[in-house]
Amino acid sequence: MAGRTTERREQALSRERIVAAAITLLDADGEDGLTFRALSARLATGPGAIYWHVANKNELLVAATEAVLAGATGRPDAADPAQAVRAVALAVFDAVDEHPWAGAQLSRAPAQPAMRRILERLGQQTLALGVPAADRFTSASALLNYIIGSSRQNAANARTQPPGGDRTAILAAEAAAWRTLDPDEYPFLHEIADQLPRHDDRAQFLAGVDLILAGIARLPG
Amino acid sequence: MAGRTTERREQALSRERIVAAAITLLDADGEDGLTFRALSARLATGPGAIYWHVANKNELLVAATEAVLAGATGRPDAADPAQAVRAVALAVFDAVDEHPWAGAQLSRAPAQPAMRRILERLGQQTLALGVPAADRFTSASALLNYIIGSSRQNAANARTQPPGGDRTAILAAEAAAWRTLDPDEYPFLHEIADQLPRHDDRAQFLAGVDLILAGIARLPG
DNA sequence: GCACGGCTTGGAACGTCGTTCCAAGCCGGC
DNA sequence: GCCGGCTTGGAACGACGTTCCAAGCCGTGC
Repeated sequence: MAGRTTERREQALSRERIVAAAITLLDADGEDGLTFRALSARLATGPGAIYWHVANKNELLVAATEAVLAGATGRPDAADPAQAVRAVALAVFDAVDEHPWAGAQLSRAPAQPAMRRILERLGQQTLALGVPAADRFTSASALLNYIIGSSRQNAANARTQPPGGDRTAILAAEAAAWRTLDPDEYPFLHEIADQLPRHDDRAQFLAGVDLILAGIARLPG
Repeated sequence: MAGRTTERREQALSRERIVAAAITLLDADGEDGLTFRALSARLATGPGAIYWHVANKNELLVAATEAVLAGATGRPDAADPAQAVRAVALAVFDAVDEHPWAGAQLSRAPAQPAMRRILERLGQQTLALGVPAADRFTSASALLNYIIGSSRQNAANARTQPPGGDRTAILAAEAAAWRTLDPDEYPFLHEIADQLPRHDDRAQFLAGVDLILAGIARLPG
């Protein structure tokens, strides 16, 4: 270990390369997997070099979230505005399902570009749906909050279970916990305990979108 | 500083006192305010003593969230089931608004007792609303996800601004940012930019609940 | 009245994190 | 060919969650 070898790396450090590496780490080991030390190791450099391109860890998270959700806000390209809303909703749901850390980040900091684009897409569809001007902001916000909230919650649930396919086992355990509760105090949980282990998260999410769409359709009268 | 003075404290350390102190710290300085060192100082003890009563920081957060949301899931005591749903929704919204860290915690870990109670209350009202059995789980879940997601998002927004009353200033800045976007790509954000600084978060949240309730009312046909 | 032993305390220490600092190396322009 | 700004990356700082353990307190059995 004599002299420092700072010869120009064959691929220079850049913001894009750093964000890409961060996404790899986040996908592999979750939110705790993103560390400036792990990032340094993967990029074969030191923490200081990374700080030259990125202000801090939060900026890195925002950039990674933005990159991951960029695809989810493409053109609506559906004739039916209700179908366009469903398409946006599912795109966000699937993106967050694949990158749970992005969902957490989305609901942590407000006014992110990705959020603006989603709200814009939803708002455009409320116009196409014939929602009165006075109700468009509220309708689009309700859709946005439901979509982000449900996607995040679903991702948080999925993160609880190890990568193995024992989703059913975990849900069965939760259903069993429900059945041990006092039936007089928790009649509803007892009623739906059977449905819990075999319900489809994605379909249920979409059904919720349809509930809001049905409520919106009722607006003008 | 001679001998150790471990004389029995006038009020013994206990799980309840620890959780209460944790809530104080969380309310004062946000999520980062809860530290085992700060907690030790406030309780005039050391970190080790706290670990005797509490397994780890996460358990402490769960207990604090549970304590703070206990009041939000009281008896529905409203004749109209729709009004009961609104009451539960507003109780959660207000509790999370007052304790933003609780909202973050709620959507982090699934299967918390508070979540079960809220889902139970909502489910009971779907029964009273005459929702068909096959749709109750989905309806209650949609309400739950919307309520938690919106409350959390609202709290995250509120946390951005300093305690001073410049909420309007921040929203005005965001509206200004919207107006700098390309009007062809973001027509909706331009349209609603005027409404942003003067809209009522709580009223808009409630309007979203009503949208879902309207959708639910349409279910049987 | 006194020793014993489990319950409780709280300070010290470990490893890791985000972040800052800075000496050193590289390279384009004079 | 040297100079000065752009980059690099290793060392160090302070704070965190957590673990460990010596010490003190107090109820129990004699």
